[in-house]
Amino acid sequence: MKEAVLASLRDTLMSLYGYVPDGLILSPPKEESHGDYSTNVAFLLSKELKKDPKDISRQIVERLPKEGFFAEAVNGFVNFRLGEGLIKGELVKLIKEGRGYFFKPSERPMFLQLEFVSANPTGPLHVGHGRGAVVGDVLSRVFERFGHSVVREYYINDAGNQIQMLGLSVFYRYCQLFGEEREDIKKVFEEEGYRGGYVLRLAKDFKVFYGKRLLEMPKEESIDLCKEYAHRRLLEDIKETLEALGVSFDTWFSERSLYGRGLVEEVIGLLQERDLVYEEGGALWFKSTAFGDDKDRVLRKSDYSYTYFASDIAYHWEKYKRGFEKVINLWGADHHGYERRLMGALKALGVPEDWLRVEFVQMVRLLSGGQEVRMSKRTGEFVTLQELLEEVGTDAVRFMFLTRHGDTPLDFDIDLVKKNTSENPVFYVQYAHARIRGVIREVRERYGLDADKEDLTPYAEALSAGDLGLLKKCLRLKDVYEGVLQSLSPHLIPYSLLDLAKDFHHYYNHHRVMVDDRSLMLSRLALFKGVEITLKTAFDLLGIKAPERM
RNA sequence: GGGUCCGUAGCUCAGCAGGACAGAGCAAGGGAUUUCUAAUCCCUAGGUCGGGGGUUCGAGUCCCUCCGGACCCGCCA
Repeated sequence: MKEAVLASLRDTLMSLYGYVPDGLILSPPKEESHGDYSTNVAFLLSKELKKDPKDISRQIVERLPKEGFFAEAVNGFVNFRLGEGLIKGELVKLIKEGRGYFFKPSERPMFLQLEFVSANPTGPLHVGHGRGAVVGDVLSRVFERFGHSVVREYYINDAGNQIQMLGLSVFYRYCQLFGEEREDIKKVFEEEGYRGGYVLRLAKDFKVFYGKRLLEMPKEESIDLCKEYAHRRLLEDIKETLEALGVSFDTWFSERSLYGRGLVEEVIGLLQERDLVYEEGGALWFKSTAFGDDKDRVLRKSDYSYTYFASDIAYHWEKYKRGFEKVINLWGADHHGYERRLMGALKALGVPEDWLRVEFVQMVRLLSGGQEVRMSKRTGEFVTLQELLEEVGTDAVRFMFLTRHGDTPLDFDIDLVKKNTSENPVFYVQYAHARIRGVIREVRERYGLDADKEDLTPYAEALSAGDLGLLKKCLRLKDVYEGVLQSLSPHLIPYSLLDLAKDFHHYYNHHRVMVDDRSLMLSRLALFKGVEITLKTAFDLLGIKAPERM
């Protein structure tokens, strides 16, 4: 539809001026009375041609072959209005092709990876992780619809200090269960340990499995045992929560495996060859300042253990070697300072600059009763993602997480989402679908006509001009999905959906499907079918249910 | 001190790579119910787009600066 207009615009420009200027935009104008699409091309050309944009736009309009659409020159803009025939033809295509209507397979399908969530298995997922999970999941789905091949990966930080601290915390609690205050680890526990209730539960598991035996073993061994069990167990919990959220991963990549395969040493060796590494104060440093970082960063600590940074370089080097054409990382906003040094290291290794793209997901503030619910892993006082899911349901959580651009903080009002009223956008949107299904059920009962099986496409022709506004809202989703892919902004989907639902509810209140005029009824049924397909397609993408009734 | 994001209607926010008179939801006020589900719809009111400068034919959008807010800046991960 848009392509047809764009193509004939390009042809016209070629024949008039011999080229198509850069920055040509063909987009729906804000103001609907200006038509379906509008272009700025006359303004662009006026500079080069040194002519009044109004004259240029008139010249273009004169020359345009207006097949199926109308064009008009207003104030230097060229406005296009799609002909009724063209729009009705799109409804026919939409009904015939179903979901596929919205996604033109990419001419260059990519093999890409999305890495997201990747929360340390040192505690339950919190609400912010959930947001990253949903954004990553929906982005993956959009890429897949367009024919790309996506690997969803979760990076497990199972090496290093945090996991160690988890083991220590569990062991400390375990000892307490036997009435022993371990003075030797008390200080560390109080300063850096994990104190959530889940740590105590894990300790109780140990008491059941091992009895007193851990007390008699060397401390290091006991902590090791705790560490191994605890992080595996927590990872299982994380998987369960993600499943409840409707998010699944293709690969779970272990940080430890990088060491097992010698990749950390390999990558440091490569950086050494490039003379980007030096020793100071017993530690090994990477010259990240050479890549715009504000200070150099440690790769290997003076105790000879490697930093998270070192293994992360190895991790991304491993991804690169796995052959992904593009990698998108979704990170929590607290990592933004980290991007530059990682990018620097990758550049040093000869990885193309646009290979990795990092998108940030900002924090979620939970509100309940107008009060902020604080989240803190250390004190253990927080609402987990699991709890939120149980409280308000998967659909509400997924939808609300997508209503804002990922890189801006989100307020999540628990009370609002629990209300089953129009204030709650999830219900508003789903209700539109339920209403359509209700009509289809009723039509089947009253007229014995099954709109799910009947070919309704011949009746698209009978739609009135007034019906086309709603239809156009459906068709617009096609452009929206392309926009989502381009800007990696899934929040555009809920917005268009709310807009469509609004138009639908309006239509529903002003037009009846079951009327005496049979061809009118069938044409409206065709329109509803189109809206249903559009909603269902979007719901699938967002991972929310398309209810038959509510 | 440095970085990321944000400042648009009373509140929560859209505004896609600059474009035509600044949009939506909620809240407020008024109205619609012999209906295919009122969990809906219609109408009204409400904004010097944080301030200032610049680039441009044109700036909420880009650049600079100032003010205000959130988060971050470890030989943690």
